[in-house]
Amino acid sequence: MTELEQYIRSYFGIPAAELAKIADLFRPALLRKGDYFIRSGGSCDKLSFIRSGSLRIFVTQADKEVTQWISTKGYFVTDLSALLFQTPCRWNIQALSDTELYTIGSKEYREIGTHVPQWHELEKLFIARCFTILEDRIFSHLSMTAEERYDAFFASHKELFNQVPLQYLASMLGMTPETLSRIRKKQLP
Amino acid sequence: MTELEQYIRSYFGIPAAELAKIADLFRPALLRKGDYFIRSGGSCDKLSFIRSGSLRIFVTQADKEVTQWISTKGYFVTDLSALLFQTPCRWNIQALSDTELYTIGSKEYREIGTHVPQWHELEKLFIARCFTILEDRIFSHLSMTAEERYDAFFASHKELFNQVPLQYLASMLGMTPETLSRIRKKQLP
DNA sequence: ATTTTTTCTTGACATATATCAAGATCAAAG
DNA sequence: CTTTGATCTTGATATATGTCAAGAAAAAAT
Repeated sequence: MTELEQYIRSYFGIPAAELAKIADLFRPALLRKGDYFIRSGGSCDKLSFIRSGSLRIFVTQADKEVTQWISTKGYFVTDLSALLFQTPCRWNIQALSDTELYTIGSKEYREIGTHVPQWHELEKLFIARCFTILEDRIFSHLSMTAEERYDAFFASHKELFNQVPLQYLASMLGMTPETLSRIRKKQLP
Repeated sequence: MTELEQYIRSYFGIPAAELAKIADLFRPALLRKGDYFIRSGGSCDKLSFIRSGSLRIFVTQADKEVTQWISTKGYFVTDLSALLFQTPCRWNIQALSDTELYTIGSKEYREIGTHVPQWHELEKLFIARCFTILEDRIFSHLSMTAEERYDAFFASHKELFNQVPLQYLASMLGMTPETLSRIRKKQLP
């Protein structure tokens, strides 16, 4: 079983027989550091799986950029609403480092449902799980201090902190780089 | 067409023929002010549509309560992850006023897919739309001040402000009741 | 290796928002 | 209507976090 098939199975719980059918629709692709996967306002006609590297999802606002999320190995990446509803992209997505992807175009993506009958249901469950993660994230902003958000995120994503510029992690945690730097200093032994 | 059917159609874009099948699975129910729809840690074996009234979704934490959302007329209400994955409820949901619901049990809910072939796909799209709303909400915490969050929310949910205690709205906007009160005072003509 | 650019840290200071406490309003219950 | 409890407002004060600026460190380019 390929790496991609294993990930798809782990996320969607698809029987082996149908796994291959889906995985075959994906094609390898490469993004160089700094390349854009999609641009805000443009269209999003693809869904990709990250084999290696990292992508930053962000919005440019007035003068400053706000990082919404950082995706790495093992994540799927797309602009969900743009892909499903064929609306303009709401985010920029840019490679923070050279990144290997497996990509499926929106046309083939729409055909998955015809190849694999349970697809829509499995995908529904997948999106619902992502929904739950966002609920938790909102909750973290309603009830935690900057330091608590950092602690919680660091506990589950330690690896990101020596892979990605801290300023972007600060932004996606809802604090300034200076505040993140002070929190980390305070926590040194 | 009943009120419920109209709402289902507007959310899911379901053809009239199948609308009735789905709507028939819902039963009227009533919650009195203060009654719990579900309790954190319990099970969630239902999905309801709010015909009138209002429900508060919240978590009790250490000493304080955090309001995650307030649902009113026209919303569906459930604990999505508890319903789909049969896990314990993550939230409390309590009636803020007498509330009329149309309710479907989890057993009948799971059968919708067999009655209506496109159901899972339509529900996927519905959940994806909710996902997008949560993305925006996270964004509001990453990039806006308390006052800006208030302005944005007030612009789209004015009616809530004379229906629901302000302390709960403050909590779901991520600020204290005092801060909300001061923001509102400042904005008086 | 050296230079240049980007990122990170640190301090001084500013500001938004929280906390605490008291009184004022409003709504529910008798 | 009157009373009781909940909710909202307001002021004084505390605190977390932001802003600005400069230098240090790290990474990228030459």
